[in-house]
Order: sequence, then structure tokens, then C-alpha cells
Amino acid sequence: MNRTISPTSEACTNRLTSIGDALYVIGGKWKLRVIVALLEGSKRFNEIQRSIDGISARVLSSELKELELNGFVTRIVHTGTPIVVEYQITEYADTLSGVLNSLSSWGAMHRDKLRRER
Amino acid sequence: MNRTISPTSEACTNRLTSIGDALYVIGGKWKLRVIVALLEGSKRFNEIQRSIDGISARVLSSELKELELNGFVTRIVHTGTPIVVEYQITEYADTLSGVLNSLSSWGAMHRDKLRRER
DNA sequence: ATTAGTAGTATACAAAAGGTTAGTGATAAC
DNA sequence: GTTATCACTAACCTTTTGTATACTACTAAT
Repeated sequence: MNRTISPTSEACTNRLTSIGDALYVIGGKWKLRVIVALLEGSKRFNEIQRSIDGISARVLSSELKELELNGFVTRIVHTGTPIVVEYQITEYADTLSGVLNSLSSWGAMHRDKLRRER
Repeated sequence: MNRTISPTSEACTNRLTSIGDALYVIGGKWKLRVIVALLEGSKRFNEIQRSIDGISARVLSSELKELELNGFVTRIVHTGTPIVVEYQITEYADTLSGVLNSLSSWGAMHRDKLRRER
């Protein structure tokens, strides 16, 4: 009944799922830009929005919610008038550094390759 | 005039662009699954389609075209009846291994974290 | 009194990604 | 003679993602 001993079926599926999970978190048009904006020091909603060219309030709002859910960002509300909301990156966000490094170096290498081939 | 010596503005933008390029190539719902199918040994169009649960011919066709453009896959046509088309992963696809490793280990770690916190 | 700033939400719309169905034309199996 | 296989493609539909604009309710400055 086709019982191969190659590491294909299960290990590979797990691997794919993990990769999918990772891409789910950092994929999309804005996730990484928001993280970078926060790393650069922006803290408040409008401040973040101004620092990211082209993002709308609706999208920024939903991105921040997801980042909070995934533990990259903490939302701190300072009541008073006007209400000030502060977004803080967590230490957990640093665990992404390995991923980001390999992505950026591969991306740069790949772009160079395409340029040379053109 | 706010002249910080942090690596923010330019290096950061380049980095983001590179990451964007990388995600463009391996992002999306199917790219990696197609690559994995080819690594597992599938070679022909319908064979690949059968090995990836849920992918349609239309989508597979466009994914393969993009993978070919990016140098991950070579398309070899064996004329005759019936026509057989063979897709072969290139050595270049191996350059992705670092990216895939860091993505999968981070993804697995992240899922565990979410599970523990629930 | 108008304007700007605080942090968003509501609504409507556009664009992109992906899915479904059917079909090509030749051949070979049933 | 109907059905299946080969490798797709065209047409159309749905879902997801992103954009634009207006609005909330309060305050402080002009």
C-alpha cells in the first residue's frame, strides 16, 4: 500500500504548515511596515499612520489588531482628553529577526540575480 | 536637524524592499506547495495537480509560469502523443533552504507559543 | 466660530487573488 | 462509441484585500 520511508509525507506537511503560519503573520502588504514603524519609534496611532506612506486608518487599525493578537504589540490606553493610545512592540517581536534576516538577504540576492540576467 | 546615527532610514528601506521581493516570490497560497510537490518528485502537470489538494489547473498553470520566471523551475516539452510536459526544479531553488528553515522553525515556535497561551 | 488634533469606525467601492466550469484536439482503452 | 488522459486556456464568479470618504465626540488653539 505505497509505504515509502522517505521524509516526505508527514515531516513535510508539518514543515509546510509551520511555514504557512509564519507567512500568515508577516505576510501581506503592511505587517512588516507597521513593525518597522514601531521599531523606528512611532508610538501613537496617527503618528504611525503618518510614518507609513499610503496606509489608511481602516487598514492600520486592523493590522494593529492582528499584531496585538500575535503578541508583537501591546496596546496601552492613557485615558484623559484627548485619549492617547500607545502601541509598544514587545520583546517577542525580536524573535522574528532570524526570519527577517534570511528573507532580506535572500531577497537582495534574488533581485541581483534577476538584474544580471536581464 | 535630527541627524540620528541609527540604521533606520535607508538601510531599513532597502531591507524592507528585499523582504518584499522575497515574499513576492514565495508568498501567496500555493507557491511553496508547488515547490514542495516538485521536491517530492512530481514532474508532470496533472501529477503535480493531483499531489496538491485543492489546486485548480488554472491556478497551477499560473504558479508554474511565475516559478519558471523566477528560475525555480524548468519546463521541458516532450512532443509526441500525448504531449508530455516535465517540470524540473533547478538548483537555484536550493538557495531558498535558509529562508524555508528559518520560516518553518519560527512558525512552529510561534504556534506552540499561541497554544500555551490559550 | 472655524480649524486641527485625539483614535478610531462605517460605508461604499475597486482591485487582486483565487475558484468553478467547460472546452480544446489528438489518442488509446473499454 | 463512450470515456479517459495529456496540458492546458477562456470565461465567468466569489472572496479577500485594500482605498476613499465621511463621521463620531471631545478639546485646544486661532
